[in-house]
Amino acid sequence: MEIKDIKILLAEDDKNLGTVLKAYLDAKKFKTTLRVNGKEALDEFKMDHYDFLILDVMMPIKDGFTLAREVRELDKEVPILFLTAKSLPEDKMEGFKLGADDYLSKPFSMEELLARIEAILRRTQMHKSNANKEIFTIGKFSFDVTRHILSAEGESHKLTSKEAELLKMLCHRKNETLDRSEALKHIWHDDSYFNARSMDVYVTKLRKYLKDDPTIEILNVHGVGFKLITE
Amino acid sequence: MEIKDIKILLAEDDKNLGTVLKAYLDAKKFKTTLRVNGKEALDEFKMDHYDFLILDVMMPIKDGFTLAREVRELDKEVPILFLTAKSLPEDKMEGFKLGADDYLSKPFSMEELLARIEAILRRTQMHKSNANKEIFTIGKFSFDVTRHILSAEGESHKLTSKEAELLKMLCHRKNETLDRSEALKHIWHDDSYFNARSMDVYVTKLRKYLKDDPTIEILNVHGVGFKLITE
DNA sequence: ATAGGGCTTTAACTTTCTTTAACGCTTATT
DNA sequence: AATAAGCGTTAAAGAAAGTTAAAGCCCTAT
Repeated sequence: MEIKDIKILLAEDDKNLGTVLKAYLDAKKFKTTLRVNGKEALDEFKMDHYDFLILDVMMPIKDGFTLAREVRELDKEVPILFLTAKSLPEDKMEGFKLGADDYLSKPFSMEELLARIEAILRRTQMHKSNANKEIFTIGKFSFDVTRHILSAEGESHKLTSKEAELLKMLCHRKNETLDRSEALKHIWHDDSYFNARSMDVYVTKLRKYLKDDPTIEILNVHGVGFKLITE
Repeated sequence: MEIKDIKILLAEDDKNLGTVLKAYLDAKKFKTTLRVNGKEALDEFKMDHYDFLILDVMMPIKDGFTLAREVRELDKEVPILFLTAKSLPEDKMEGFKLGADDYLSKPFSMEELLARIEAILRRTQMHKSNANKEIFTIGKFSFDVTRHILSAEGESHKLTSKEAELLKMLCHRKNETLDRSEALKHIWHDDSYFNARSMDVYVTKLRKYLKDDPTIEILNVHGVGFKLITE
C-alpha cells in the first residue's frame, strides 16, 4: 500500500491546528479526515475505513482517551497516536494501556509528527497489504465496498452507487441502529421528506438482494432508522 | 543527488551566527550561501537554484515569514526550515501555513540543525525520485503519463491527449471518486452539458483499452463522477 | 489552397439509475 | 378506537450514463 492510499482520521478541537495538520498531512499524500471532537470522530470511524488515528487527548464532548477506548472495542489493530498538551506520565500510561502506539506532546513540529506516523506504519503496515480492501461479510454474502459487488455462492450482483453506499453504512453499524437523518445527510446530503422516501425504496431493494439468507434482516426502528442484523 | 551537490540558502541577520552556521554546513559538504535579510535572500533565490532554505524569522527589512510567502509563489516544493527565537504557537502556525517543513527555536545545537536538514532531505529527495517518474501501474498495465503510452505485455498503445489527461486524473484519485465537474473544469475548462457527454465518450474509450484486465474497472458514481478501481 | 488523417465533439439511440407518486399497512398518540 | 405520522412496496416518470457513428476541426503534406 502506498502512502497516498493511507487514510488518517484526525480528531482535534483546535480549528487552527487541526486545519494546518490536515493540510500538511494531505500535502504529504495522506488522505486526512478532520473531526472536531471525540463524538464526531467516532461517528466517522464507524462510517468508513481508516488506517491511522491521531487523537487530541483534550477535546470537548468526548476526549481522546474515551474515544480510543471505544474505537478499540470496534478495532483492536488500527494504530493510534495521541496529541497531548500535558506531559504527565499518568496520562501517557493511560493512553498506552488502551493500545496507543505513540504520543506526542504539544508543541511539536510537523516533521516530528510525520516521522512518528511513518515509523508506526512501517511497523504495522508490514503484515497487512490487503488493508485497503474493504470487504464485509454479511451472513452468506460478501460485500466488496469499493467495487460495489455483493456476492454469494458464485453468484455476484453489482449494486448501484446508492445501494452500495447505504449497505456500506448499515455494515459499518451492523447490529446497531443507523439513524435515518444521519444516512440521509451522508448519502443524500439533505434530510428531507422526499429523500427519506427514496431511502425507503432503497431499503426495500437491499432487503430483496439479501432475502436468500434468512439470518439477515434489515430491521426498521420506528422513527429512528434502520438496523442490519447478522449472526 | 549527493550531499555535496545540495545548495542551501541561509538567511540570517546575526552576522556572527550566520557565519558560524555557514562554516559548519560547508564543513558538512553542503554549498551554503548566506544573506543577511529577507530582501537580499529573495534576490539571491531568484538568481540561482537552491535545494533548501534556512530562514531566520526575525530579520530587518524583510522578515522570514514574508520571505517564505514570496518564495512559495515561485516554488511550491523547496524545503523551508525556520529559525525562531520566539516559540509562540502562533508563529509556528503562520510558518507552517506557508509550507514550512520544520522549525528550530534558538538556541539550538548545530547537530540538531544538521539532523533536521537531513531528515527533511531524505523525505523530499525520496519524493522527488518517484515524482518525476510519472508512471502509473494499473493492474497489468503501465501508464507513462508524459509519453501518453499505455502498455501491457509488450503491447503498447499511444493515447490521445484527452484520453491521457482523463486517465491521469483517474490514476491520481485511484480507488476514490473523481468528481465529474472537477475533471471537466480541469481538462475541458468548462463544466457544461456537451463537455460532460464528451467525457462519457472518453470513459468508454478508456474502458475499452483497459478491458483486458478484469480486475480493473472504471466505475460510475451516479450524479458524482467516476472511480478507477484497482486491487 | 486543399485533401487526408487523426482527434474531438455532437447527435441519436439505448440502457441504467434515481426519484416521485400512489396505495396499503403498521406504529405511536390521545 | 380514531387519527396522524411513519414505513413497505410497486410502478412510472425523469435524469444520467453507455455506446456507436457521423460530423466538425485542425494540422500537415502535397
